[in-house]
Amino acid sequence: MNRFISGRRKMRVTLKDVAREAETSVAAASATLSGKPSGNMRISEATRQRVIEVAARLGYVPNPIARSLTTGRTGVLGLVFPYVDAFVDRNPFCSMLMNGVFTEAIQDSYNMMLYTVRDGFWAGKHKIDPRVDGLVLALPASDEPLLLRCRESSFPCVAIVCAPQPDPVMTVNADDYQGGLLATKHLLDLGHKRIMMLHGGDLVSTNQPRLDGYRKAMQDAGMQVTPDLVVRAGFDWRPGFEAMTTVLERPQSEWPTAIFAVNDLCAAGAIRAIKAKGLSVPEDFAIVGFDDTWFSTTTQPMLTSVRMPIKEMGALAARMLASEVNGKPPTERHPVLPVSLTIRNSCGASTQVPALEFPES
Amino acid sequence: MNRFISGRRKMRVTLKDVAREAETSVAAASATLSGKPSGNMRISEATRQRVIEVAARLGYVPNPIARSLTTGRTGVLGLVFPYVDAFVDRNPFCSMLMNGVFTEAIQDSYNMMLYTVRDGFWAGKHKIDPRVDGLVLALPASDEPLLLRCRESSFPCVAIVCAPQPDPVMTVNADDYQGGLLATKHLLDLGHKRIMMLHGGDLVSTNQPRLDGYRKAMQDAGMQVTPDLVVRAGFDWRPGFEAMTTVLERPQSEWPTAIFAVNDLCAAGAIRAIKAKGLSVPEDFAIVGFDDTWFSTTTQPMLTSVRMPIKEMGALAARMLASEVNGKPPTERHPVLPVSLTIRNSCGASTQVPALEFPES
DNA sequence: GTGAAAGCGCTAACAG
DNA sequence: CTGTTAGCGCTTTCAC
Repeated sequence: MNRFISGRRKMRVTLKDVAREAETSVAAASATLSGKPSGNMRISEATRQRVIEVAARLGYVPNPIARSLTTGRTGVLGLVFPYVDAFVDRNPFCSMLMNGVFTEAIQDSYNMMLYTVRDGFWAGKHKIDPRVDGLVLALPASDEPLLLRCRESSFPCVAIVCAPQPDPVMTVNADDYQGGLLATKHLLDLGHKRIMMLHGGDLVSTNQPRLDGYRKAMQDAGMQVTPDLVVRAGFDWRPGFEAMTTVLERPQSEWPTAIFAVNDLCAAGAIRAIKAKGLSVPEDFAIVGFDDTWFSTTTQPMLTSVRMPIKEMGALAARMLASEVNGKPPTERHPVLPVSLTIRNSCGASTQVPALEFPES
Repeated sequence: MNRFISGRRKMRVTLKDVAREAETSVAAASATLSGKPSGNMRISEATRQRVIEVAARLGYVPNPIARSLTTGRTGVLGLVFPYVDAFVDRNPFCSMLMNGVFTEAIQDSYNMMLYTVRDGFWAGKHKIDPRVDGLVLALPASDEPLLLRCRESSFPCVAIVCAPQPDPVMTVNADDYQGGLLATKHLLDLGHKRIMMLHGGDLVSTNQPRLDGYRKAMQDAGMQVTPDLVVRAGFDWRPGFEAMTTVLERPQSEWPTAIFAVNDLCAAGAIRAIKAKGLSVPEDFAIVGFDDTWFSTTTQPMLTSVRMPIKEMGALAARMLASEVNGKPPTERHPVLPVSLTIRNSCGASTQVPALEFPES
């Protein structure tokens, strides 16, 4: 009997079993079953059939661990996620990104290992895990040790929503600059002059281009961006709330009339602050967010927001990584995906959105 | 030079390198570094130090693949998720569950492999992957082939939000029955008599106990549950919308005055249908949902909902699995976690919720 | 055409 | 107390 217990795991049928049963060599069995007649090795149709039949009969499943040890490939891609609790639970951004990465990875027959990172357990602590062939890094900062480590050792990886990286690191980004431009222009077009930006701080790569886009639009319109118009908030709800609360403590004459928030959660926080003061959106303040996930439809009023193709970005990243790992490096190694503006009710512009909307993703 | 290219991956420092450099045997090096003086093997403090020093100097990192091959253990847990696109993106249930599982797994120094399953690629296609030591199965149905396969081969696994399973499969559930009871009683207490349940269909395990709880509460209150009060909807937004729309096409005299929806998404759909008819909640219909994630706070009005400790359930599942895998089988193999009722504005009951609420998870 | 043999990097027996 | 040896299951030269 060739099934026995080792440790606490039932041993499965091995290639040796198949070879013995099919009265041939392990090598031949391997060659047939892995489909690649390696080297100058050809298998006669007779043994081929026998091996295949026996393998099926015995229920042989190759052991990916053993295979990895010899081939140096695992067929697994890693996804590194730095985001924590509340942020993940509430921001569809994360699940949409994951969704994209996974959908594509499955298509390319890759499995996914997920590395999340939380308080006190940052990516810096992560070593490159040889159990994955490559990594998708959704790290917001471009100086993460893990990212640097990948670069140094030329480990296949693609950084997503992260500042441009030197080769061989690939990147996938949305056109944040254009997004900032679009958002601000929209507010400008509606006649606003004092437009404030609630930004996310310089630890997150996507912040700067959005801010640059904002500045450019303002400048093009001949508006001056005084320091009081650029207020530090963050990419989550609470910092948006707190920053806006602070702004509303200024004399009313110094208030902006419109706000461009660095993302939707931040915008939602700002809206809460505004409501808490007994004021309202869009009557007292117009506000534009960024991301345009279905979250944007849950606020009151629903958010006008810059749309990023999040799921597509995840899928693209996975596809690029799979190509790289398979030795077909993608030609476009730093794609920047286009953004657009979804107009809802938070700016007072006439809406394009049907009254009854089921966000599909 | 012991670093060279094999295939396309830079070979890392191996144990052999360390042993040679430290002038000792591979076995000794292994024993020191893995911390377990295996068998009757003890290492002299001298070589111990030397090995450790050399390992550090060479930047030795053990290869988990090789280790797995010999030990039969991988240090990886798998999470199987059947849910698809829109549902995942919009329902915090999924990310909260993941969050719980991951947080706990990390604490126990396990890595996580994620298997998602989507249209045309069901769990039935999954083989048990020997690269994981155990599986958390978030499969809603109890007859999933993968689940059966685990049971047959005694592969360590815990099914979450799934009907009770025969040993050795472990399960983690919320008290759905009690939830149905609580929700319905709340509506009863508010004076409702015609209470309808929008249920999710019998393909999902949690549906039945919720329905049973509903029936029991009605029965205890002396209300008759006529067939027209039990309407098939689903666990997503659209089926809730469609089912409610159908109900509203009945003569008004046959309308319910209150609704218990099988989950929050379903409830939200129902609310949309009600609004689409020009009616409102809670004035025309009281409605209770199930899950009580922060999603419940995004509807208008905010949902009264049965709270499940979702994240805790995920964490518990991971912890139980880790124990099992480590040879310390948990004594409680089928925990049922308590639920409670969070009262908001969808039933017209006086609310307990602060006006300005930042859901933390 | 085919099979024997040498590893991949590590651990766990077993002698010394 | 230590080192030698034998695999884990698979792929891949390389002789036959």
